Amino acid sequence: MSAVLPSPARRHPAAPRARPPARTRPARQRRKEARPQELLDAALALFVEKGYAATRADEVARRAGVAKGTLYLYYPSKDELFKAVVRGTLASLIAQGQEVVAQYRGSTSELIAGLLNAWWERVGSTPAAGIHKIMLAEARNFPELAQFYADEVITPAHRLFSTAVQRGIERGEFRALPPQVAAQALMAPLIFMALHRHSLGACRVHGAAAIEPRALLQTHLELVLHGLELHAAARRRGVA
Amino acid sequence: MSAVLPSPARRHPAAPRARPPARTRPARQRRKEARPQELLDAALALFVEKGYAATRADEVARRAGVAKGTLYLYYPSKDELFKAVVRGTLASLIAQGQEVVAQYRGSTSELIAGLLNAWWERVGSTPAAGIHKIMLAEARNFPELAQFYADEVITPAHRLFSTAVQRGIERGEFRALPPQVAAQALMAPLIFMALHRHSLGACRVHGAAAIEPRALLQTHLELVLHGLELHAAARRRGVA
Amino acid sequence: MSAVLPSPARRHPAAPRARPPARTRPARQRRKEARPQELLDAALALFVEKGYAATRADEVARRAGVAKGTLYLYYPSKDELFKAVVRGTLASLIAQGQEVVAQYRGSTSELIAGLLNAWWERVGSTPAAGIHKIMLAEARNFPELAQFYADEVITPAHRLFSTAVQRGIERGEFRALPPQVAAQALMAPLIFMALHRHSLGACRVHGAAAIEPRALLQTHLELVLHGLELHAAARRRGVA
Amino acid sequence: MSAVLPSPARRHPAAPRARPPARTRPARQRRKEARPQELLDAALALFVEKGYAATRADEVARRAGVAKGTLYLYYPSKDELFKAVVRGTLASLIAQGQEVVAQYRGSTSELIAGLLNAWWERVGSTPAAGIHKIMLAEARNFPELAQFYADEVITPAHRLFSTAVQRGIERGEFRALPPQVAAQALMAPLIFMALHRHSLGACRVHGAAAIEPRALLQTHLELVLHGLELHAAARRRGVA
DNA sequence: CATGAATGAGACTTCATTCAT
DNA sequence: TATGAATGAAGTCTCATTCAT
Repeated sequence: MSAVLPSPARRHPAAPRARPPARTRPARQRRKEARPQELLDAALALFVEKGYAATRADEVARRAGVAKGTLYLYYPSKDELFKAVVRGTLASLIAQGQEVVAQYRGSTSELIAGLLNAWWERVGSTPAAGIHKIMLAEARNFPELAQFYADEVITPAHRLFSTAVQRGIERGEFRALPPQVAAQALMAPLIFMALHRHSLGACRVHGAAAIEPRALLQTHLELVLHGLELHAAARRRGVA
Repeated sequence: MSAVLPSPARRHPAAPRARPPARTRPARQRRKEARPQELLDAALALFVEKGYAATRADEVARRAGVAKGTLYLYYPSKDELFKAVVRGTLASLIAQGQEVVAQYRGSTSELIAGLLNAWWERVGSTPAAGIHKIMLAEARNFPELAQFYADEVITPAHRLFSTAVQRGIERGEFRALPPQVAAQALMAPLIFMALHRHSLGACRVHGAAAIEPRALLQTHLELVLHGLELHAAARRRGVA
Repeated sequence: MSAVLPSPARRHPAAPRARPPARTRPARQRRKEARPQELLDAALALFVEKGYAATRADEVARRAGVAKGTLYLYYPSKDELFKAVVRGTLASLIAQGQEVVAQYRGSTSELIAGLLNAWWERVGSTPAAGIHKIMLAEARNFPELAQFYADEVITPAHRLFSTAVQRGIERGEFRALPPQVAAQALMAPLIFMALHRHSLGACRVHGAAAIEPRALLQTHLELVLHGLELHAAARRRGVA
Repeated sequence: MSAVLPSPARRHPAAPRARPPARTRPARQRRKEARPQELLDAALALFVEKGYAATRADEVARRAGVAKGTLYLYYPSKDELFKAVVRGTLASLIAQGQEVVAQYRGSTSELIAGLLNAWWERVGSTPAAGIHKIMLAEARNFPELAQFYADEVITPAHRLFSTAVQRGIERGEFRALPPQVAAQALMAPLIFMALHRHSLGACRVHGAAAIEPRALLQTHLELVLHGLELHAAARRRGVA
């Protein structure tokens, strides 16, 4: 049961209702195991496209090829559906990233370049990135959703990148910048770019400056790694 | 800090509402000419807080101290109201920035540092930044608004920063990175930070990593200017 | 704001909605002062006829000659509407009864006969009596409504009749029966009768034994006053 | 106390569910013949607690330990289920009462005291009484159910008590009050009390005047038998 | 016999916009 | 100008009943 929105008023012990007409129905497909993922896919696509509030439950259902009521068989409310989407995309990826950092053996610049590239492959360039747009947009209207997102995504992701920067400093590869802040600086342009792909970039607004993701990613890496590294390291990499 | 743009005159030197009632004219008439701006202020605050779709017309009216119908006397619909808000905040600031770039005489690193600082003072740290959050969030649901925003804000702002980077390259201060892309890299963390102030940062979500704006701004400047500048320039600035 | 049902999920900051077509509407009647009572009348009639849960908000509105939304201009939720109905009927009548008991000067048998007759005139034989049916029926499904009803109706009404019996005992007119229990015995058949008028009695069920209210009331009074009074009093009244 | 009707055999001497699993037959088959009664028990409990409309089919099924579809194998619809519950409880008890009256040999006051006590034992204090609450509440929404209830319960029960009063008058024990009306007066407080046990009494509403059943029953008997009897009879009973 | 996934009408409530005053 | 009562489409969630397995 969700804590995000107050449970919707247990609306009513049922007004007397005429029995629904027993007409012929389309054959029901039995796909119990596939349904939850089909619904999550539909929900992800629509949440990303329209946002949380503007996504209608029965549109999610229809896109997954079921009736409105069926959605509620699997997810008891819209906000639980949203949480399931978040868990199935961002939250699980972050956990993987943490493993990578813990076990990495090479240089920290490579680790960070690898993480950012992987992030772009697996998040930034996929619909998953749209989730962040949603939270940015609607956090204030849905405070409990915001808390959920902070706990399951923001905080762990931030920890992930701080840890990587910290490693660079400890190993004498990076200048001693505050790792928390540097982590933000590392992620910001990527997230920013991902955000745009799912909003203004997705509208074919006439004449808006298009962002070319790979180009920005490379430029960004060049800038910030150059900025982070000690000169010796920079020289070794041959960047400058 | 912000020497680049002149500090703007406060639009409302004193809150008109606080004035003692004057006998000669009823308060309603005295405020008649202030109405449009009062409505825009109320609308800006609410749009930023709740987003476009979730802001209710009569809440805007109430906050401005008028009845719902009155709002419609000044702005014929919710989206015209929104456009008026955008014109009165972002669009006019961008025009000022363009003047500054055109007339600047110092080093490009200083120009850029000045622009970014000014942007933070006048946009990033004010409600105006929230407008960008709105567009990010709702562009796809309101294509006409998105087009308007692209034309009046995104495109000119992008041109502004590209021009500045271009200037640095042409004057031999910066390495020859693609100016369009570098412009994005310059702005991204600031915008990113501003976005957060109006969404997750505004909810007091327990435990979410707080972003300290000035720190990020400094770290960012240090990183990217260090990255942009030719070595000679870097050495001259004494950054690393 | 009501405490009976959890506020209905602040359902949603509004999905983007096409502006409603500006077609010609029927002339709006301006009857602000009359509206609340018109709505209460419609609500009372429907609640009594169908019960609380089965009464649909837009049926109340339609019966009062307004659109669904208008109802919510006056009463913020279905349960507040119900409470307003209760306050406007039962609760105010009970207060009147308390005055009568406090100021009565004649014999207690007469007082009680008067109260029961008045109750029948003002409650039992009017739609107000149907409210009790509703609570009986739906108390367990709407616990906070039940609490409201207990506080505003049941408890004061019970106190009213207990006080009257107590008076009879103190003045030596009645035998010393427990006044709380006797009060129940006094009211029960009347309420019972009133209940039936609004349920089985209202359906024209073929062949069900009809209850003739006045006859039952007289028989009841004869029985219970005869039973309550001391013999001397009974002889004086000449009942036996 | 209840010498009039024989105490009924408990329908379920032991809860079948508690039995240890038998190897020879799967539990499902062993319970097959018990299913209808288990469903009726579950339905009675839920109908009484929530009312007819508010009771959900799959809650009945779940409480009986079967799946939703199974319920429909035994009872083709919700209203047939309800009728089966009524037949299994009230209707059969009334038939027994009619036998008792026909064969009784003692005084009518004793017969009536016995009937009322028995009614309280077997109906008023059991869930069966809740059925009456349901009909009171929902008769108008379900006319077909109301007609069924009138035919199978109301009319026969009313005839039962009228016959008893009539007997008292014919035997010179009672004053010549109209028997139909007196019958109502006899039953009303008991039914009233039973109703409350299943509605407001079942909610633990703070401060509502509690009804103590035995006390009301005794007071009621004292009052109405005193009121019904001729003086000679009253004196003989030594009541007052 | 038994299951339980699926259906979809219908409940309550919100809010952009209109228009009589 | 200014008001605010009125409208009604649209959103989320429930549940009696069916039917493929």
